[in-house]
Amino acid sequence: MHPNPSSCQQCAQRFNSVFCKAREEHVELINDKKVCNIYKKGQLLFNEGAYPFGVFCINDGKVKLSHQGDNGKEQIIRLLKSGDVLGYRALLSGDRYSASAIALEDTQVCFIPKDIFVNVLQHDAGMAFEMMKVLSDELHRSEIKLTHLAQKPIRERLAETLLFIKETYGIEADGITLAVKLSREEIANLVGTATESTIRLLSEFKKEGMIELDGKKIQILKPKQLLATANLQD
Amino acid sequence: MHPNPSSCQQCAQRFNSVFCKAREEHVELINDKKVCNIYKKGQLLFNEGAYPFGVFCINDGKVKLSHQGDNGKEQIIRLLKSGDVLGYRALLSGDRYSASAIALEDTQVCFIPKDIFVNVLQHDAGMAFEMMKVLSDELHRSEIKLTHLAQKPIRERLAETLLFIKETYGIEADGITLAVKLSREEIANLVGTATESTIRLLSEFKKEGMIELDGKKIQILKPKQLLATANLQD
DNA sequence: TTTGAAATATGACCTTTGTCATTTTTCAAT
DNA sequence: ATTGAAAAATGACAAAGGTCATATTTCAAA
Repeated sequence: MHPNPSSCQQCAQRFNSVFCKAREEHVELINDKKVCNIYKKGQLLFNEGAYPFGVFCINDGKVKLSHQGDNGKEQIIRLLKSGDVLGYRALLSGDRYSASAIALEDTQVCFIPKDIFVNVLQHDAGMAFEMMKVLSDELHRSEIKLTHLAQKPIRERLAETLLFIKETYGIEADGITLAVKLSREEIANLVGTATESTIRLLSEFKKEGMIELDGKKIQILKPKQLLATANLQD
Repeated sequence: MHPNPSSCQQCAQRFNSVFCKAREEHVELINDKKVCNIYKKGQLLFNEGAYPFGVFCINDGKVKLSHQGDNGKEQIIRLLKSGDVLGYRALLSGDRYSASAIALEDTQVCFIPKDIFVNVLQHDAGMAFEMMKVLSDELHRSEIKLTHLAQKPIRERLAETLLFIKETYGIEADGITLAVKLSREEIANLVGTATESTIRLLSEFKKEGMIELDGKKIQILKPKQLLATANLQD
């Protein structure tokens, strides 16, 4: 992986990102000012409490965004993938970061300085609309998750989370293995439960034949049954 | 309360709303096309699953926004007050409403048709930015609430909710009574717990001298102690 | 290959919270 | 004022899920 990937104009993620509707001249402007970097697995992109100086655009890799709960317990609030932008929430609110971003694997990231990003947003209605759509979609996801957290048992939420991981990061070539390695603790912090409960339920799912476990590898054997277990209405 | 209040240009909420940065000509445009209405307490502004045809701007009153959980249990996800706009999430995502809006008291609401609202957003960068700020702030609030729901006991969440209600709707002339009437069930659906648990804990809070209860009237006697009970870090 | 720390797994137990049943209160309609 | 239904309050109990202790396994560094 090279720290300086292709230009934004040629970027494979361009039409898969919030910049999909941005005008050519603005993409060029961003390309001129962007700074690319590789973050190793476990490395911090930014830390809760810091001031945002721009946004991060994931070119290739995976990142988790998490809050530090009061007792120090991590709550993972988003999973980011190639084409996703992060850091915009704090920037647009005029806040400090309320969450930390950590690479889940070696990840290539481009940094776009605040003034450039804001400037383009101000002069490109298409991109501004796309930004609003991203924000609205995130808000939607967050509110649904909030409701499920308040109302659904852990078993259902874990099943839902496994399907969410599958939807977000996809499946490996074998057609069944989740294309990301997460610890049991991370899965628990995504579900919003204790690590032991997650381990226990994963074992149950395995006993019931819905999944297969092999270290951090998780295989989805019966997606239909998992979906039924998640008990989703919408 | 008259169904047709002052013009948008003269509206008391104008600089207290997402339109605060909108240009004069755009406010005029909105004023020309808006349709105002009074919703009685308990009346539906819009229903989960319906298509949005515009946004609602609260001129005077209080509205709750809630999801219907799978088991039919309500989860209140936002409380709206004068100057707040609602219905934008679905509209900007291009979705149907994912939540229902219900008046908590007799409420004066102006409806702004979709094409006007979108048109102004497209031609008014100031307002578009303000819209992004509103979305970002909501996203922030939602993600914090999500973390607390996953990690904090009900006692702390109830204390936090009472303070949130106070912050949102304020206090009556006596300086201590919450300026909104919510049923125990509604408070429970805001906290994300069973009605009985909420009733029990409110009684505890009363016994401990933090609040006073008189029907639906709730008085905050010791805000400091309530804040300590909420155990907030941020 | 060994080895030791970290991650995973499992059991026992206890706390929190939800559910159900019942009583009491409130409040609006008559 | 009366009354009846809805809301609030309270108790008893059950279930879900968290915590703690203790194996067992994994996996990377030596």
